[in-house]
Amino acid sequence: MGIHNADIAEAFAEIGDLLAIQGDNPFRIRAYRRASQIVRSLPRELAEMHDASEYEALPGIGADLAAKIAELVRTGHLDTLDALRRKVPSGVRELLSLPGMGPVRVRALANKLHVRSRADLERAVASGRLEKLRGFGPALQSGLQTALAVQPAAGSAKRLPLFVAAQYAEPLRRYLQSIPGVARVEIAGSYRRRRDTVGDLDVLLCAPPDVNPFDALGRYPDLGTLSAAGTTKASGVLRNGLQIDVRVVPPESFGSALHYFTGSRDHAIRMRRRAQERGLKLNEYGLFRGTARIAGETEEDLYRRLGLAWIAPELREDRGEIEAAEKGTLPPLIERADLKGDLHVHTDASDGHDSLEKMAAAAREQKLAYIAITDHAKHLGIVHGLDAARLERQAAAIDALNEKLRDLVILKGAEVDILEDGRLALPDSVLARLDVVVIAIHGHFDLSEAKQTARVLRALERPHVSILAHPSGRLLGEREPCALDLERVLEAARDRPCYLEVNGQPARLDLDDVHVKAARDRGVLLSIASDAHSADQLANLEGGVRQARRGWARKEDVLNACPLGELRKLLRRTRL
DNA sequence: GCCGTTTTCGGCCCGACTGTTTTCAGTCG
Repeated sequence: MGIHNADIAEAFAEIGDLLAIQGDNPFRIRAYRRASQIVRSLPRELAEMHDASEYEALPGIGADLAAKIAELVRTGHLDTLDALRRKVPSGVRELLSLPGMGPVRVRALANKLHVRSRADLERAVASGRLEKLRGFGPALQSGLQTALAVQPAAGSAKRLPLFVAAQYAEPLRRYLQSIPGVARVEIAGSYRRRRDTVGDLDVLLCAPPDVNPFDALGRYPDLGTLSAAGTTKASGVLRNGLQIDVRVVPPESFGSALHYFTGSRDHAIRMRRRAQERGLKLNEYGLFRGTARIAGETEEDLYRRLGLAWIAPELREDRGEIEAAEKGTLPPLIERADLKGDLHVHTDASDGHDSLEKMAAAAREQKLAYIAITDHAKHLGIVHGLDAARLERQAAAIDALNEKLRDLVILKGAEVDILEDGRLALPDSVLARLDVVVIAIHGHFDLSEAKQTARVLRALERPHVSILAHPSGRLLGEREPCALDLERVLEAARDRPCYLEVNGQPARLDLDDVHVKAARDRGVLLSIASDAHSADQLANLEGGVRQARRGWARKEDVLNACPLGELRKLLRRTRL
């Protein structure tokens, strides 16, 4: 209800675009765009902060923008934005998304040819009126014509889930690695930062100056088009539509290039500014004092020469990591080897593919000390869900298997549906006999935020709840997160207590990074889970760990990084 | 519009590539 951070972020982004089209001060424009990004990635809803002075404490938000946030929260709109919209016709802004179209050319179109929409532009191109305009040559015009015909009107740039991008990135990496003379290949960008989605592939090649790998790149079977290729930089599009940008750098620059192309953009900008403050210059070729390169071969050197500890790529989002690196307070991030168990695992008793025995064997191969079998509980809509009697039989089978196993303990659990009204799909008397009760939403994703939040909070009041699984219900590229006030859910989880899952299924990665950090900051422990439905899917734990790392999680923040004895204590604390 | 180890004005990251230029502006990442 009310205004969300995403609305505020969009308002600032729109102001930035409209100011750019008007030819306003570029630094003012940047301030709005930066504020938009900052607001978008905040875990707390600005509308719920009671003291508006808190706005000004945010980096990049000064007195003016704080007042604008307050105005948006109070009134739902913004005078500045309304005024700009009156000056710049709607439809002009979306011209910015066309290739080769920046603020200068968009302004020329609007002012000189009265183009105020994509349709106007199409007509202007067709009638040849663009030719009179300075800066609109034949190449640009034909590019526009293609884009207008092909590109869908809105929301064109589609990001791929990380695991889908990996299916294209890894073969490309192997191909490039095989080119003679290429010493090293790294996929940088958001792929290296392990963001949950990837917009393009930033590929870095290490090769001496006499090697030109772009001929070979042009012959890559999955390549669609190679749109630009200079001596050190090429870009193109794979057949599946994924944009790739390839850069070639010499070994002495590899670290600085890797740093720059790993990003994020904001992190890299902060680093360059930091260099500048010290009388140095940082670019993709190295860190320079005058013309002398003082670092560049490795990232570690670069950070050290700027007075910082090396920062893991997962943290490079300009969310406080540079300050932490300066103070020496970067968190020692959780690693896969820290996980002692997995508390969300299915078998063929419900919708999994493999038997209890096979899942246990796979868990031992993954070097886990314990797993919880959490098959779906029976209720309408869940196929093969377990009722009380079948849970009883599974418990007996687990007891028997535990007798035989020496290095793995199997805990008894269930994944229980949260019904539409917040009740659970199994009675408390049945849940009381389990070691681990995982609860989750599996339907009615489209309730209002008020109803969805009340539903989950009510479920958390039940006496035998250990873990809230995949809290947002999102499926990357398929289903948006449901409207849920995660702030209130986190507070309820902290006070209760119970734990929140970081689901490692590649299409879920739920909680997201921002809410992992919010949970961590509140002291709510995380359960990094595979949600495996087959033996090989226990490997999902790796993806969960990556996601947790992006949210600054240490092993102390993770429930299943505890040894079994400690885990049992923590699980008992959830019994009300 | 933000911000301060160049502190309340005067800066603000940096380079590659393209197209349209006759020396560089604009876009992009």
